[in-house]
Formats: sequence, C-alpha cells, structure tokens
Amino acid sequence: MGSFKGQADYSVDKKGRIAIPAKMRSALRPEAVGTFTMTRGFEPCIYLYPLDEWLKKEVQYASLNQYDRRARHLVRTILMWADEVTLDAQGRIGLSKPLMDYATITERALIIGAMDRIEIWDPDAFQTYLEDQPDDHEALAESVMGS
Amino acid sequence: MGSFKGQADYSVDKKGRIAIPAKMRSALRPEAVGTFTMTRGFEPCIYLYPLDEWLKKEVQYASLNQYDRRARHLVRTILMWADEVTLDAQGRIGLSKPLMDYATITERALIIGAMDRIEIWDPDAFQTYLEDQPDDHEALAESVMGS
DNA sequence: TGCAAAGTGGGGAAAAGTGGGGAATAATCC
DNA sequence: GGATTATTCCCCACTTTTCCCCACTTTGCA
Repeated sequence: MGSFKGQADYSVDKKGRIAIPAKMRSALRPEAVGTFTMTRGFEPCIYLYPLDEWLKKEVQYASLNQYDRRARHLVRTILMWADEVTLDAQGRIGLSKPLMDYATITERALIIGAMDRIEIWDPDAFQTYLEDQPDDHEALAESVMGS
Repeated sequence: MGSFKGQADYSVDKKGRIAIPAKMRSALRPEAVGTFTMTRGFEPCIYLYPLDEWLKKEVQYASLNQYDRRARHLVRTILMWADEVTLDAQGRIGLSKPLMDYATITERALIIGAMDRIEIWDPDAFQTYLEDQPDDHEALAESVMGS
C-alpha cells in the first residue's frame, strides 16, 4: 500500500553506502524482502525499485518485440545499468560505481520518494534539473488532476 | 462528515510540533485514524490532508504515465514534499523541516480550515498573501461561484 | 467557582543515521 | 597456480534525532 514519498539529504560514505530513510523502508512490502533493483533514471539520477515492483517491469520489457531495433536498444540501455541490492543491518544500500558516476553522486545525496520508486540525486544536479523545468506546476497539476 | 473550518493562532515548539484545534480533530473521519499527509501548498503554506482524502489523490497520481516526462516531474515535485504524520496523545503533529522552511514557519502559525484540508501558514506570510490579493471579495465570489 | 478539556513545554528511552574495523571473497599479478 | 592485493559484506560503536510519556497552564463550560 504505502507509496514512497518525502525527501532527505543523506551522506554517502567512502564505501558508496547510503541509508534509506526509515519511512521509506517501512513502506517496503514484505514481498520485496528488503531488496531493490537500482537502475539509471531517465533524468540524471538513480531509480530504486522494490524487488516486487521491478519484477513487474521486467515482465513488461520481456513482452516487447525483440525484432524491433528500438525495443532492443531500450531494454539494453535499461538493463545494463540494473543492479540488485539488499539493505544491510543498518538500513543502507551500496551504490554501484557506474550509477554513481552517471548521477554524479559524491558524498551527499538527495533521496526522493516518487510513488513506486525512490530516486537518488546529487543535490546540485537536482537543483539544475529544477531550474531547467518549465515553472508550470500549478497549471500542470490542474490539467492532470482537475476534476 | 466534517469539513474543516475556522482559524487558530497556535504555537510551534522547538521540536516543530503544533497542536491541531480540537474542532478540526473532531471533524476527522475514523478512516483517517488520526493521520494526515502534509504537503506543500500552492501558496507558501502547508496543506494537511486527512489520510483518507490523501489516498484518493494518490490514486490519481498513480494512474499517470511514468514514461511521460511531465508526469514524472509532477509526481516528483509533489510527492517529495509529502509526509505522513499522526496525532500524538496531545493532539499535535510534527512539521517536517523542509515544509517549515518552505512556509517560513518559525514559532507561531495560523491554522486555517479549508474544506477537505487544513492549511498552516506563517502569520506574516499570510498577511503578505492577503495584501497581494485584489481586494474584491465580492467580485471574486461572483466569478468563481456564479453559474 | 470548580471541573474537564485544550494547549504548551520538556525529559528520557528508543530508533535512526553515520563511520569504521576486520573477516570472507574475488580479482590481479607474478 | 599460488600469493598478494583489492572488494565486498557483516558487525560493532557512536551521535543525533525522533517519539512517547508526564506535567503544568489556560480556557471553556456547567
């Protein structure tokens, strides 16, 4: 039931570990058995899907037409970054080098709950992202949510 | 089935806690189990939705296509501010740091009942907001309500 | 005017976040 | 192929924050 939400600015230690906020951990379903699949975000950040959610995505990817060049490319570029990680006794996960590199994450990171996934951003990169977005939250929200 | 109404000027203690007026608490449905989801208001204030109301919104967000850039941005920028809080034995909730920051709330706050949600304002910010609004209560009512 | 409920403040136990040591495992280099 | 080096993972320790509980003051009502 619980979807991920909230934000946190946490440290990434020298070993590349980062804690997952307790509130997000408690939103994890038992089926996920404390496991995530992290992969490259569409934006310059890391996506973190609970195991059970990720499996659904894999089913979707598997159903794509593998004789379609673009489908092959999509699957390739998503899966090549994917890595399965499990929470340690302290509620942390270890980020993979390629993904830290892709998201330009160093010693601090922004953890954002986004529905069925968690996103991990470099604080500066996130700021840049926000500035690049058209400032039409309200209009967008209204068009999407307006009854 | 209470809708929230009324206003109150309450204190925010050093721990970021604020009491919810008894009248508003009694307007909470049992389904909300004493729980709210607070999030960023369109104006510089905090929105407080009872759990049951919030879940309806979440269903809407969940139905958005996450392969659409604008939809991702909307979900991200709304959910990152969201935080679920439960009333303590004294009828208080703890405000999140990011939201206190956003709404510039320090040691006093205005609590305003607004239909299906409660709004929490910094008194000065609310004053400023009022002054910035065109002073045509009557005309506004006519244009919004008239039909 | 007394009692109950509402609002306010703070102490202390428990949990969350952070850092690092060391054993097991894997990778690399003679 | 064996030894050395590097990684990974598990565990322990410390600090900070959160949350639960108790206590006091004020307000409202009978």
